[in-house]
Amino acid sequence: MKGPKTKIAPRPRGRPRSEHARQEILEAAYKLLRDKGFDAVGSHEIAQAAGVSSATLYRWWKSKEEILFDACFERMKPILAISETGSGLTRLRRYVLRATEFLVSEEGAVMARVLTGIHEDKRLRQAFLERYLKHRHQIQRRIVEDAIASCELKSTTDPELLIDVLTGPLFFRWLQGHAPLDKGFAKSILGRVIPAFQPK
Amino acid sequence: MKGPKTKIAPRPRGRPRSEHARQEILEAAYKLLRDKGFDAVGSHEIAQAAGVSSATLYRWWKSKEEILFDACFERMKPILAISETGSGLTRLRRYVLRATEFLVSEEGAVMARVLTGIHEDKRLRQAFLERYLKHRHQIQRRIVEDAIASCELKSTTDPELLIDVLTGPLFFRWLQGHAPLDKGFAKSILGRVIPAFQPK
DNA sequence: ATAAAACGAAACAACTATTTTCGTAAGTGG
DNA sequence: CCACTTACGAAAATAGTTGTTTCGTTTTAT
Repeated sequence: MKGPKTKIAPRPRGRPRSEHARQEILEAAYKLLRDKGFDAVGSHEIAQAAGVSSATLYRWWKSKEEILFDACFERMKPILAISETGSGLTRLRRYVLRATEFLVSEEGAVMARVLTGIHEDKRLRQAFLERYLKHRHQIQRRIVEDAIASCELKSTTDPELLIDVLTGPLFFRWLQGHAPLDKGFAKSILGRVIPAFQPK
Repeated sequence: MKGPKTKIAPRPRGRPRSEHARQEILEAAYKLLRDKGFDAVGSHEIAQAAGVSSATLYRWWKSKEEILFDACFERMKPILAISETGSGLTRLRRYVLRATEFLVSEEGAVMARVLTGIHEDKRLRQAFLERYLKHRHQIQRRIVEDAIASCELKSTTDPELLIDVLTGPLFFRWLQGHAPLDKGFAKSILGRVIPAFQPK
């Protein structure tokens, strides 16, 4: 071995990347995303709002889409990192209520807009699946499996099915806007659907 | 009255609009929409594929989006005009299965892509609601209300809720692609959800 | 000090949607 | 057939994007 720093900080030679600029870019991108939507944000617009050159954008990101994408996840990190306690069924109910609140909130709306906005881009869709959906799905699945294990739900319950039946309608209403998306709706879903999966 | 034709054909003065061109434009737009997605279709591209001048496009449509929009509905007309017979509950089950087939089909995928593609445009979203969603919703509602009236479903059933719980998960899976969207999934939903709304 | 690497400013070419111009074609009313 | 009205195609013009590059400057490690 060459020294103590070899493993921790093989720092490159020249001027280090500006962390401040990175944060400004992601912050500006998020705000533009929130105000104008995924497709309506321009690259120069991001640069200007962040007080940064266009060249800096493309030195670190492959495309405008990836910037918006990263900006979204950067912002969601603290929001999505909430752990729940209680029985499986209690957590399941709370999860659905929280998901509703999230979808109605500013951040949730942004997230949903990103989901719809990236749909035509295969690479971004895959990345979204890896970076967000898989993790959420894992959490949801664990909750349902706990509820099954504690006999709060039938042993024949298909976790995928239950999750989709509970959360699909939420997103559906968000997207179509044909009917109100609120806590009352979430409770109605829970009240009707959960009993269908409970032991007799 | 002035004559028999007065009500039927107050034909305008000059050269009539080319119906042939209109059809070519909508056909070309639909095919490009199917192949490339809502955002990736160019206006010149549509004009060229239809063998038409760009000016002709904008003489009759306000924007590229409206062309794609009309193209979509022109194509869906024959597909969506299917009437069902049988009891309310039978029709409801059949409706969900058909909706699944539709979403998996080429035309349904195009329709869903349009729905996601127009989401940031308030005017198009409103038009989509008027021209498509309201009509479908009316059909769905009638089916559920028939089933309630014939006591196949509880009298306390909220039609909006039932419809969203049945169809929301379908669209959710289509969009996220996290799990297969097939007839088996549709049947699972029906098998779990419908009993929760049936009288004891 | 010197080299490495990031930075800002600005310009680049290529593309997009949309509008305009202009000459021609297809209809109607006389 | 003539005058008139309107649509059409071809093409250019307009206005606005986009990703990418150049160049001189600034920051940092050695």
